[in-house]
Amino acid sequence: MAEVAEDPEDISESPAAPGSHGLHETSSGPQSKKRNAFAELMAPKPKAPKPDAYSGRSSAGARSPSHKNSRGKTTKLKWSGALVEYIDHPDRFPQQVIRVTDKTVLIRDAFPKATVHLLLLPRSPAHHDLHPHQAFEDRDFLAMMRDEAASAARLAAAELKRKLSTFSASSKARNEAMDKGVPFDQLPEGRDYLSDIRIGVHAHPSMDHLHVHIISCDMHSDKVKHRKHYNSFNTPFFIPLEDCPLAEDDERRKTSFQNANLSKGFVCWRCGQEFGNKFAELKRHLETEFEQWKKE
Amino acid sequence: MAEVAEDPEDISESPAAPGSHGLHETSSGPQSKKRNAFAELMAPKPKAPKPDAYSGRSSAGARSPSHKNSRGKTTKLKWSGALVEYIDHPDRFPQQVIRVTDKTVLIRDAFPKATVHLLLLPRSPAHHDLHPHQAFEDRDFLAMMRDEAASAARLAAAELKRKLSTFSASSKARNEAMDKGVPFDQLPEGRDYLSDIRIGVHAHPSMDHLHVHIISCDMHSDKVKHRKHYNSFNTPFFIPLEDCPLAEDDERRKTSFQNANLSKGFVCWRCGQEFGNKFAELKRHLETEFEQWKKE
DNA sequence: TATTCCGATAGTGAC
DNA sequence: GTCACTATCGGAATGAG
Repeated sequence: MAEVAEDPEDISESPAAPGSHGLHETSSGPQSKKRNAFAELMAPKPKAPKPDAYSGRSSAGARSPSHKNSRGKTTKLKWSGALVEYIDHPDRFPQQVIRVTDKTVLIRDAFPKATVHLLLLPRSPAHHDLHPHQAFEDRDFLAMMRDEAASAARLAAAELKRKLSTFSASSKARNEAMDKGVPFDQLPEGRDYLSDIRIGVHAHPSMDHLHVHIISCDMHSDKVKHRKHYNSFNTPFFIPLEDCPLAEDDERRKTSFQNANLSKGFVCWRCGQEFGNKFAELKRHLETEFEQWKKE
Repeated sequence: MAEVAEDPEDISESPAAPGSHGLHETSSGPQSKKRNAFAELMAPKPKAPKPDAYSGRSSAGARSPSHKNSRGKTTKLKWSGALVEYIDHPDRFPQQVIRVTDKTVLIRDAFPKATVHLLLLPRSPAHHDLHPHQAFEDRDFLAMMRDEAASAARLAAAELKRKLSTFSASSKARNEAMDKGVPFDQLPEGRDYLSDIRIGVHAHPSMDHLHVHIISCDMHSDKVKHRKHYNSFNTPFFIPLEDCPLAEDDERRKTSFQNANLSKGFVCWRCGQEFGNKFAELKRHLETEFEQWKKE
């Protein structure tokens, strides 16, 4: 089991104060002002007054991903292609982008399915349009992504700690011991947040561009609204990065296997309880599990 | 086409003031005070605070049809058997019961599917448990029911007139001519409300006891909430009393025909427009048709 | 082809 | 296996001092 001994970089979610963390490689400058150009595109739509049919335009709805081309015409973007915007223009999304390197961009998932949910995006055009099964056959690329993902997971664990430690019994024990001056090597372990972070890809990603999920295991999110939201992370449809590249004959390559998993009955990630097709019951159960899990 | 030349008995809906119309054969007396015993049973449940699981009892919910037997034990009644209460104890339901004779009880449908919606219930135990197809093979019984239904339809037409005449162009024309002293035989016709009243039974009734619907054609009611609510009155599933008794080989006797009609796409009763399975669109359309129809 | 509540499912639109 | 909205479809309960 890996441990989180150090206290890694903070990735607080507060609105990006200019230069607050200084992790961006690309410059921002005046673009900071129009940072919402795409960020808001994918954000949940604010509750708007019910649109009377044929009434005027809505006031504050989210926009679908579009941009003006060189002649000023508006062009539709495929929704499944949206991630490339983060790859090509990470500076435009200071609130979403956590870290940028030559090779990767690390962002927050716009619709997080758990308490912490990040996406690691490779920037290499030679790889980022490939299906993960194919891209990860490049062992150098895979090694790079594993390193970056491991780093991202430490960030995620730190974020998780920031969000949960006030509830955590084991964190509290360690902190109290520390306050009492207990020598470092005699401190209780404290909570291993990294062990609750999972790294992997979907067997059949819905977004065109290669992305690795770095996600806490709790599935506690109001963005978990459908069967596939849950099952894509809690069945073999979720492929740990460690399993990559998949063997040629791995059943997870088969569409039938993927569909079968996505349509399975629900099983609690923590206690294994089955909920059949009763999504609402699962959701209520996840609430209670979350309350317990927080306190570990 | 039948006409409504006279102004038949009023059947106003206001809470039954004792003796206000004097149509009841059976006495009321002290029972008027406990008249809600069954009336409220079938009434829509008032909005109650969302019941938190395992929270206390709800405050004012409707009750299901039950009664105490001789030993004071509560007995569940089948929901489909509820109409017999009106037949056996019409005096208990002064608000619902419009007219009582030796042979029939005329009531308001507890969940009216149109502006006017009455039910004619035969009291004869020899008939009221039979399927309509069988009961109406007794020609004397059928003749009696037709007479009673025709009378009920005149009441319904009068009720419809009471509700609509303030909107009706043809009623207005007739009234204005009358005010001007136009001779009776030269008055414009006025609106024929009776022609908008339909009399019939369902091909397969859901309630156990024989009942004939006397219903205005508009289907304008917030109690029309489901496909079958609409289609049971607007497909051959609805059998005009004139068609009774059905021939031995009439297709409307076949369950498959009945089911096929109940699951048909929606067709506007007035303009014939089709709405497929889009119930909500049908409902919106019915609103606009009602506005037009009122003004005829 | 009782009503009602709740919830699962299905189709659509997004510039 | 985008999200969010609307609407359709499906089961279960329906009592009670």
